[in-house]
Amino acid sequence: MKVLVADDDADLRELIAFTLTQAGYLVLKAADGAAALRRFAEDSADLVVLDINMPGLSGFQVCEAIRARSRVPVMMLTVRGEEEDLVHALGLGADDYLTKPFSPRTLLARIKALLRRAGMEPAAPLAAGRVALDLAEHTVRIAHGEAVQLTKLELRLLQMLLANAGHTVSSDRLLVQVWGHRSGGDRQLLKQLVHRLRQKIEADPAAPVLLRTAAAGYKLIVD
Amino acid sequence: MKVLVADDDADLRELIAFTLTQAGYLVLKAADGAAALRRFAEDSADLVVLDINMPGLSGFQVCEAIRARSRVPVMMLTVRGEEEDLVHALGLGADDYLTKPFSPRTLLARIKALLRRAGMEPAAPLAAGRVALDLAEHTVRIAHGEAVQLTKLELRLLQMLLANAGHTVSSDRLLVQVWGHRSGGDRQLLKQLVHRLRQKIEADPAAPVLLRTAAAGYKLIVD
DNA sequence: TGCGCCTGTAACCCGTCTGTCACCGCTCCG
DNA sequence: CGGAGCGGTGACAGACGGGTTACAGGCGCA
Repeated sequence: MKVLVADDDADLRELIAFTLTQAGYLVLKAADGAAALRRFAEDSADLVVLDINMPGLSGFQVCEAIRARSRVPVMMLTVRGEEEDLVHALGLGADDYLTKPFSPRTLLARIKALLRRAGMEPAAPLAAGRVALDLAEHTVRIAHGEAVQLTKLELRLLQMLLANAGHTVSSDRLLVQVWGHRSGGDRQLLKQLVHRLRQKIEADPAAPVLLRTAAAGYKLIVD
Repeated sequence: MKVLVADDDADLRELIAFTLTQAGYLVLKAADGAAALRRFAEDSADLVVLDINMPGLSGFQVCEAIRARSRVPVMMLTVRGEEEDLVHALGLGADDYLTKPFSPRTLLARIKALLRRAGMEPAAPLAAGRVALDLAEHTVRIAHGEAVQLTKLELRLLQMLLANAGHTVSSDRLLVQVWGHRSGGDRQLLKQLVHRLRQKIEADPAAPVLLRTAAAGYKLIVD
């Protein structure tokens, strides 16, 4: 779970990074807006924390640029008393905000809430019904069977489906979550990945039971 | 495993000391900052717990003084609502913090996590299965075989893997722990170091049995 | 100063993973 | 009927990452 933290205040940036690292997130840091965009283009991220006041590109501009390419959750940081900023930020597509000063505890709670809404909270169960994921080992175990080795993308896809076990996840959302692609276009990638994953986890890949095709997406059946 | 506890609140100090003693740690106590520094100079310690609010020398000053001489893990104690202090504390090199009030259980968990990160958690002994490390001599002994001389980096890598024996440790984490690198970066270093270590500890370095490649990292097999 | 060893860097091999294409079968609908 | 659209399948080439060899700079030490 990667979180990009952009803030020009080094102390605050390190505090946020520390808090998130402790909580088990992988943290990418950026000291200004331009660096944040570069970092996001290179590595993407599952969530972005943006200070509004940054030299060069402001948090607003960064948020706008990111939104043009991705639906990744964005949390803005603002100083108290400038609530007009929030209207602006939320209008640009930010998902949540915090007013400084805030406690690490609060930050963490809000970030978890955001990720949960996006369906990728790590605390989301790594097992449901007969399917149990092991993120560290990159394996999945079906109904006490043998552990099956998964690739990076297969793991990510299965994690997303598992986080929404029993419910259909749209192809668009899967594309965004697994590849970070903007919506539309690359259905073929998803088709292939589903196919490969089925080869590994389905008893009869031609008649899928676990990973079912649903209207406009896929869903994981866990009973 | 020695822990230095510095807090001017006698009740809290004794509670912490009691908790740690029960858990098997040797506890050194100090009632103020100056005493903490004296104690640390005399006896050193494997971990330091510092209250921020202390008469005379504050926790900040003690932390700074200790950091000037040692990389020992430092945990700061602060009261809720004054989290800005943490920015300062972490900036001075503290490794973790707790906001009062906290439960003994939490304290213990965090202290163990700190020691594990530093690679000296007693629950992660210097020997597991067939692998026994000697930190003082910079050697490792495999299954009662000959002691093998290790370099500084090899020792550090093996120590980290041993502390997580049987479980995959991600490349990112190893890079941070062995080199102190920040995020991502140089896989080549790790590749090389693993290769060199295998030459020393594996019967057949081309077919590693102990130091196995796992998804996104490495793991030590100890049976 | 010259000689080791340790560490970092580059270049190459090779197996796996991933993106892409071509084609199949099915359904929907004019 | 026939074509368009969609999902599933097989094949394949390039990208990627780990393993390996080779070599150069750094550092301690005689």
